[in-house]
Amino acid sequence: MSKEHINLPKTAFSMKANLPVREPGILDYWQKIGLYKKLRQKSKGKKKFVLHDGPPYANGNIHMGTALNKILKDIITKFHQMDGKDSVYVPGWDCHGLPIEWKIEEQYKKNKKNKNDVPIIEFRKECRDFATKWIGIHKDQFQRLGVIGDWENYYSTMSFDAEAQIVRELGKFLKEGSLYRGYKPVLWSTVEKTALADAEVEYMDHVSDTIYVEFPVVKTNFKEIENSNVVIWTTTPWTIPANKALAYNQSLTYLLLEIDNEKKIIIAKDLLESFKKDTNIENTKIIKEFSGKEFKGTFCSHPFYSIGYDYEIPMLEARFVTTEQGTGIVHCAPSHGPDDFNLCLNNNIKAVETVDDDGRYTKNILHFEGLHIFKANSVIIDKLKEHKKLIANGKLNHSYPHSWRSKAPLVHRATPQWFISMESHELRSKALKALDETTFYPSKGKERIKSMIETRPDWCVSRQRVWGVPLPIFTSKKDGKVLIDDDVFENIAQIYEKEGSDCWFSDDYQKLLGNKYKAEDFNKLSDIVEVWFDSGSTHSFVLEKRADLKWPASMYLEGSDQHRGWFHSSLLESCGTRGKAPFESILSHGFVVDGKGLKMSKSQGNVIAPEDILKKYGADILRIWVASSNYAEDLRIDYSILDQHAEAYRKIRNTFRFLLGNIRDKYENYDFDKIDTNNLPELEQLMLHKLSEINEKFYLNFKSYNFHNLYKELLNFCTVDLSAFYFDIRKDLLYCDPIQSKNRSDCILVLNVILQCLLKWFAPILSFTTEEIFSLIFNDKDDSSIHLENFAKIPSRWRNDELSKNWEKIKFIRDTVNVSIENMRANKLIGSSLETNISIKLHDELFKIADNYDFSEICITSKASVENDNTINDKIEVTTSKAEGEKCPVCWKVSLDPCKKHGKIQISK
RNA sequence: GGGCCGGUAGCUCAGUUGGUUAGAGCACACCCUUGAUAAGGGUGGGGUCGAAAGUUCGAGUCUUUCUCGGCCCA
Repeated sequence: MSKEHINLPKTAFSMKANLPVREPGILDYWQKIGLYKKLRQKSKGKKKFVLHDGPPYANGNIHMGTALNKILKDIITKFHQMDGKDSVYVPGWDCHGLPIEWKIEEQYKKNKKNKNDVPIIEFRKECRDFATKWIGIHKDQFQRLGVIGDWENYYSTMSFDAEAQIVRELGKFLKEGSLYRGYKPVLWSTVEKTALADAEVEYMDHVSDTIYVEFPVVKTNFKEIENSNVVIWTTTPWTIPANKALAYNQSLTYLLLEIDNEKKIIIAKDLLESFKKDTNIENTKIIKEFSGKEFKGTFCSHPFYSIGYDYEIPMLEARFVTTEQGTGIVHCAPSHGPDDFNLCLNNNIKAVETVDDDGRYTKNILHFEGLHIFKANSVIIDKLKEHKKLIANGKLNHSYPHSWRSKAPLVHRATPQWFISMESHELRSKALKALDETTFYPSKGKERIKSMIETRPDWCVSRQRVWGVPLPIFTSKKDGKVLIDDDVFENIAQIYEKEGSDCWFSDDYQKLLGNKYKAEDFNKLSDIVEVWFDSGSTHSFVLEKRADLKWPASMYLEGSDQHRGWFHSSLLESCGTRGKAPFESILSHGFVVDGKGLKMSKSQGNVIAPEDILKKYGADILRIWVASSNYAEDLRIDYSILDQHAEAYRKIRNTFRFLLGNIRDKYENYDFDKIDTNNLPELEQLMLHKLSEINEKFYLNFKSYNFHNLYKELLNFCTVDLSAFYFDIRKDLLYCDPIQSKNRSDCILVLNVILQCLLKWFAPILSFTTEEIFSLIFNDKDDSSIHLENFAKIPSRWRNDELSKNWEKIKFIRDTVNVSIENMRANKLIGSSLETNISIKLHDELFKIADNYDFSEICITSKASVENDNTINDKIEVTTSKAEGEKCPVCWKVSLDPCKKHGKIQISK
């Protein structure tokens, strides 16, 4: 049979996508035409949309979480760009901090090099090089995902500009007075005289002294425990002089005991047996059993009350108190334990410096000043005995933190740290107000961050490390006062801008002070700024400093963990220095979990790397996964989920293929406003109506960042409205009618329109595939890109609700016909629907609408009749019969008469 | 352990202020087509809405408890 009489689709757009191979070529193309620059040129002067990039840490390969984050950012950036804005995306990296220091130290370890032998500046250079290397790797990995941005002029927290601006920002806090010196316990090695990070700690067995100590109750609301003694147990007797509070748990049950017929003590009920065993006290009498709640408002006195420790010791409620060991009441020294510190802080008891760098008591410890804490236990125990406050003492072998380098036991020691006050300058209330003015997607994010801001303690911004921006603080040798002078901060900043912050570590720091002050009069602080302050300041050295951006950003977008991270630190930094948030909106997304909803971990073996997906499926499939998932919750991924999306991709790709095939890759750009819709067949009008309807939903979903609904609408349009309906019906017309016929031309027009709309709608998601199609139909323009286009403006007059309503009825009739045909097919009476004739009987209501339509066209049968009959039981009755006669070789309709359209066409020419 | 968030067909998601027999697409099964062909079409099966209790004439939707999972904190 010759196919020359019919117009079969023909296109260069292959069915097979082969994305892993094809996509890199498209990346090269974007590089070649300088797409990012073109975008900026094209949208110069347009309203700006700035999605400010939260900087990932420049270390290690990207994982699914990072890929999700970047793709989501890219999708949103592209949506706004195609919506007619100047949508700028500048990627950035977080570079300072411990993990990189750690990596360099690991390398030293391998090469048997000692960190202390390496000059700080040299060490910092290695850190800088390390971060630079990873930025390069990340850049390639992010671009491979299809992310368009200013990859040439990215920002980093270690750039000289950034380091300089961070100094200026700190200067603002210092000048204002909200940055103050306080004390906070850190893990400290008295041997190396340095603080250690968690990662530098080794846990090893250690024999500690243990003591049971009494604290006399001096004030209480609970009469029964007056004149009794609260008993604590501790493995660090040397911290007793630093005691400031006692902690109990209100959900525990406590006992008031009389021991040895002489004194009353209090311990937790569950610990009575172990207490008796440890102390060898046999003679115990339970006087009273009571709930921990009764302790509220109780105060004790210090065991060393009579030698100057004459302050009240409040009893505080704390959940960390358990009955695992001890007495169920915990001795709290805010200078010597993180739990103690936090509990006391929340109750307005501040930590002070009780032990110096060497491990000796400071002047704040009456009676014991100068004593080394590792020699203090026996002294303290003797003193407790002397004051009759010691019930028992012993030894305990337990796991204890040690320095990984010197193997020396570590202690928690309050060290001078620098804090930004939440209260002194109303930072907390400013931040809360700023949150009220911020739009959150999803909205639940607002409450999450608000409750954190409401309860957080002052912000500790100092770290005893070297890879970071040095805290620009000088203290007077004379009186210890902090030097606060704008000229000095600005001088330091300007030096950093030229040469970076390394110079802070040089011995000669006169240069930093400028001419106003003499270096010999000041001590230079050696702390660096914690990295959250770095990244919290990006708005100041990126958004404010760059002409192509704007402050505040239109949006910050990160994983939901960043409510405590970057969202949080940026908010505080900006509210502290500018009184406002650096963002207008915040979008937070959930975490990537496996197909069962469990978190990915190496040990579980359920990790999927972006690289694996790119190799197997390509970036567009990954982008579909992002777009189709509900980011407000955790996002599940596994290979079966990806397979499903790959399947959907094929459906979309074939929809495009059908469109392209029928226009023969010759796209014609119709002016939508000039299309005479009234002159089109109803089916074509209906499709234009559909486009306008989808367009409306599209914008609704886009404006609320509901991409999974938006994608679903588009996919359903492809499968339900196009593939199974419009295309299926119009195939006959497209293949068999003369090229010049009006109906066929009208259909081709609509196919062009659909192609344009679909291509643009899908472009932010299917960035590669839409570009592939775009380059195919615009092969004459050699530097164009779909990403330089705007969304099509759909004329409101395409909307035709009445027509749509009628066609809902017609589709209902079509469905009923299909059931009838299927019945014939199941009985093996027919195969194709074209082998049938149908006769449709309708009640008035349906008949009024259906009368004027050709149901052989709509239902793809050979003949169809419609008649009005109100006597039938249902409102519709369809009779299907086998079509008799000959099959037209062109349109395949079966009829006894010659084909109405094609008559008797000669089969061979 | 605490705070917050979540659990609707195998999968991705809809389900207005509580109101008929809980929806869509994909996947699956069967059939058709061979003029979108490693495509396309049709029909169909599938859910005790995480579990239990409660409020109500009525609960996927409101309350409580439990359970599983995630994030943050300890």
